[in-house]
Order: sequence, then structure tokens, then C-alpha cells
Amino acid sequence: MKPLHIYYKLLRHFGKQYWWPAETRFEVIIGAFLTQQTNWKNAEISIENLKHKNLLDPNSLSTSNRDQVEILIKKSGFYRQKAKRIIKFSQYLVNKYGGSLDKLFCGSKENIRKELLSLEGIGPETADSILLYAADKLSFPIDSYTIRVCERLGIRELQYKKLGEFFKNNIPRDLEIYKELHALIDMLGKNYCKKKPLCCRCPLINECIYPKK
DNA sequence: TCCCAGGCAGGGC
DNA sequence: GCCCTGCATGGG
Repeated sequence: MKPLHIYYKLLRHFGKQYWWPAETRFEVIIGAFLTQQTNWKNAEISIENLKHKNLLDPNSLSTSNRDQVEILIKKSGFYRQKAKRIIKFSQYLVNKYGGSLDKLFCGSKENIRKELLSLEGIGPETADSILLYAADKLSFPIDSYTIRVCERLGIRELQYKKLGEFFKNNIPRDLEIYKELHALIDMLGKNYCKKKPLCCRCPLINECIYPKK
């Protein structure tokens, strides 16, 4: 079963997800930090808290008080690390690019990715999420849901890099499809593919695993 | 009570 | 290179 086939099945089943839910690209990035190993709803509350304090822009966040930020983002967990990291990211953006994401995103995808990965708190998944949803670059994020769903589908290459290549080689180079497919896989994983029990109750995924001949 | 949530960094080996 | 652990809160 090809990823594109799965994409259309999921799209029919769940409808469009319209990821990433955010008003600005900067908000996408901060959300990407905050949602790490955390339920999106709690990350969203933290985002709203920052927004209400007018801290959701590079200049304000870069000069904000860390104790205050820690309190505002507490609900999304790991709040000390995350407060430090989003403030540091903002400072980096302001100091190197005058706070302009256009300037940060103006180079090649590969170079932007390397630069993002060099920053504290940005690993492969967060870098690819930022590239796809904030920079509009064709980069497919592999998160725990993606790995879980691919396990169910019997896809062997489960390491981040190989799985990324797998998607890259099997879906059209289309931003809309990249964005929606990642979101749809998360929707599927979130609802139907919990780690336990191992047997999957979702008819859709079962059909993917055992396609009709 | 236990497990999990849209990971990452740092250490050991 | 892979594997383990700390990071922290909230919901089911």
C-alpha cells in the first residue's frame, strides 16, 4: 500500500486537518517547541497565555523574563527547559536576523535545516515541522505517531532518516499533501493506534494492513 | 495507579 | 552508531 493511497483514504475518512493551527509563522515555531512530548491542547493553552501577554513575537519574547514565561507555559510540561529554549531561539532570531523569519528562511532547505538543528531544543522532528509548516519547505516530519502507524503497516524502515526517505520517495512533491498527510497520520495514530493493545481497532488501518485483493 | 502526550540533550557503551 | 535517563504537567 502506497502512502499516497493511504493519504486519500485518510482524507476521505477524517477530512482536511488544516495544520498548523496558528496565526503567524513565529507562533508555529513556538508551538513546535511547546508541544514536544506534550498534548497539543496543553501547548495551545500556553500559546494563548503568551499571546495575552503580548509575548508571541521575537522581540518581546527575546527580552522577556524567564520566570514569567515559565509560569505562562507551565501547562505544557518541561516548562523550565522550554522557557529557556523559546527565549534563546527568539534571541538568536533577533540578534542574527533582526527578528525576521524571511531572512532565516531565505537559504536552501538543507542549510536552514542544519541551522535549526544547531539550536538548543530543536531536533529532527521539530526542525522538519518548522520547515514544513513555518517555512513552506518540502520536509516530512516523522513523529512517534508516524512511526507507530508505519509499524502497523509493516513498513520496515522505522528509523527517522529512512522513514523520511520513504515518504519523500513515495508521495508527490506537493506542500499541501505533505502538510495534510502528516496531520492525518497523527489523527489516526492519536485515535486508533495506541501502543497497547497491539491489535488495532481502526477499520481503516486494518484495511491498510490487510488490503483487499 | 499507571500510561501517555505532535522530543530533545547528554551520557555511557 | 544505539540505548537510557531526566525533563514536568495534565488527562484518561
